[in-house]
Amino acid sequence: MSRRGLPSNIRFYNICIHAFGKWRRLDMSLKLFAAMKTASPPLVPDICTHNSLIRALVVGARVADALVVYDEMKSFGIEPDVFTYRAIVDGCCKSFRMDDALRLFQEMRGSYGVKGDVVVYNSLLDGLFKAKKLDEACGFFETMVADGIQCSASTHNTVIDGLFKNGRAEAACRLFYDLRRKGQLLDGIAYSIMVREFCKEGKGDQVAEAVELMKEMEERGFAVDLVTVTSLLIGFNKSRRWDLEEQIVKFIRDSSVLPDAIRWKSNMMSALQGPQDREKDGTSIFPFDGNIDDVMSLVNPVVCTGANEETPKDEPKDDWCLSPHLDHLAKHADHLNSSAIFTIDRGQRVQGMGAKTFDADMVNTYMSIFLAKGKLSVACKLFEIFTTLGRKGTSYTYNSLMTSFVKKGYLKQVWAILHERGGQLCPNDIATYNLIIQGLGQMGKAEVAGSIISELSKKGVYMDIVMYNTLINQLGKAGKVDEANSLLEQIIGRGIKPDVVTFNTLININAKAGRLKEADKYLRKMIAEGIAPNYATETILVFLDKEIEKKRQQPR
DNA sequence: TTGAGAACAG
Repeated sequence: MSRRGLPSNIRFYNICIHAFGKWRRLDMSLKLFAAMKTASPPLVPDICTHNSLIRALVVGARVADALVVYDEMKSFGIEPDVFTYRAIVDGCCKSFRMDDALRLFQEMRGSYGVKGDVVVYNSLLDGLFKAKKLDEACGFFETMVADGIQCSASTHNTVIDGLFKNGRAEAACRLFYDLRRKGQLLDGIAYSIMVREFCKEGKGDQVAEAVELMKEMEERGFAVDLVTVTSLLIGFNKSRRWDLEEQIVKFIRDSSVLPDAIRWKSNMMSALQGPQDREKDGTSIFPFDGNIDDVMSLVNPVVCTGANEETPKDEPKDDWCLSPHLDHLAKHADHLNSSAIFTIDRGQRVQGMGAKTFDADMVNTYMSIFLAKGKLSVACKLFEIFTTLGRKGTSYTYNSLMTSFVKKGYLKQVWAILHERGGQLCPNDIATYNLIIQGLGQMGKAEVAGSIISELSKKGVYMDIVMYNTLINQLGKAGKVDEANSLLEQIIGRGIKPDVVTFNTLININAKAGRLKEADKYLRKMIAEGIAPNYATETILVFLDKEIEKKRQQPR
């Protein structure tokens, strides 16, 4: 085939680079970038090209590279615009680089005089809340208003969620009910957040309240979607309020949730298909009428068979090299995809397929999918929820799942990771990865988990607090309490705020190791940080008290 | 640009 059919204009390349970035094919985006050089006539990357590449790097969890490209782009005289900032600020926030994010934000307002839009502001706001910088987040919200930015529903959702997750439940509720009363800028996601909160503790009356909210959602025309239903199911499970089950089953049966559930299933299915089907992913949804093969040939050029009316081979190249760093990345494009173990985004959504019933068959499907992905605890939870929901006929039992699948499912993934064969199994979900780390711990391989994490951290892969908490716990259980303790500084050094679980874990492992002074130190530190204890803290403190008492009774 | 599902005790 020839490359003749391909449009050789910048817009075409930009759209392709953008699309491949979205599909997590950073390698393709970079190859297309490199191919612009050899196009005939050669194309000079513009602001859109750079924006698309920065976004692709961010999606591929290469935020550090994105920052370099951003700097280079400026130094070549291309002025960043609001899309640049949307991408790069979002990337920094999602990887806890809040200092970078704020610096870029100031740069945007200052030297480049770009008027940021509500998206950029929301991104920063969310980042601050997620980094547990409550005061700064509230301050930033004021800045936003002062800058004359019109709040959106997402802004409010971000604030409501952020307040809840930073221990300000009353404030969050006040905001929600206020907005509800005024009937403005409130969408289904706000309801979903409220439902989650009501279900979280598993207190019966609160869960009942959540059901009422769900009904109101429905009445107002907001979709009661799978996320909301999942929260509710978990609430039912915790509270044992299966009397409420009737209502939700009804909703599942005849509301808009069903298509969502199916979409979720097909999403998981396609995630399971494995890397060998990735090429196909590109073909089936490629948005052009043109032939995908033409694009592929552009990426992996083949010798033209037909007449050679256009031979750009001796064209003077490299005169326009606007980004040495991008060139460098493009040369190693193949390597890039496998090294990005997981990405910044959460699970990707895939379009739904035909209608099916929400029955035992589907339950089994869910189970096998989660088990195959190594999500054992999710599988167990779902199993519990669905069986209690009353659909008869799953032949699985809790215990046999535990024993038979953990080893098979888990070890396979652990093996793949250990051998750095990202291609074999590519968990691009951080929760999956956390489960692998957890599995390693159960196998008594805390050091392996530790070295994997430090390896990842060297590569600049972003890690969240859950992953650190898991590792701290494992090191503690393996008797490496000093190493565990030292992780706290590492966490803080990365701009991540330790949370209640971090401190619970630290107190617990130190107490268990007989280091009562250390345990006490962490308890004080937790209080000093203004972190509220939770139900687990209580149990741990009871243990700590007993240990202290023991020590007192047998002095020396 | 926002919401679940992963981590701490027993």
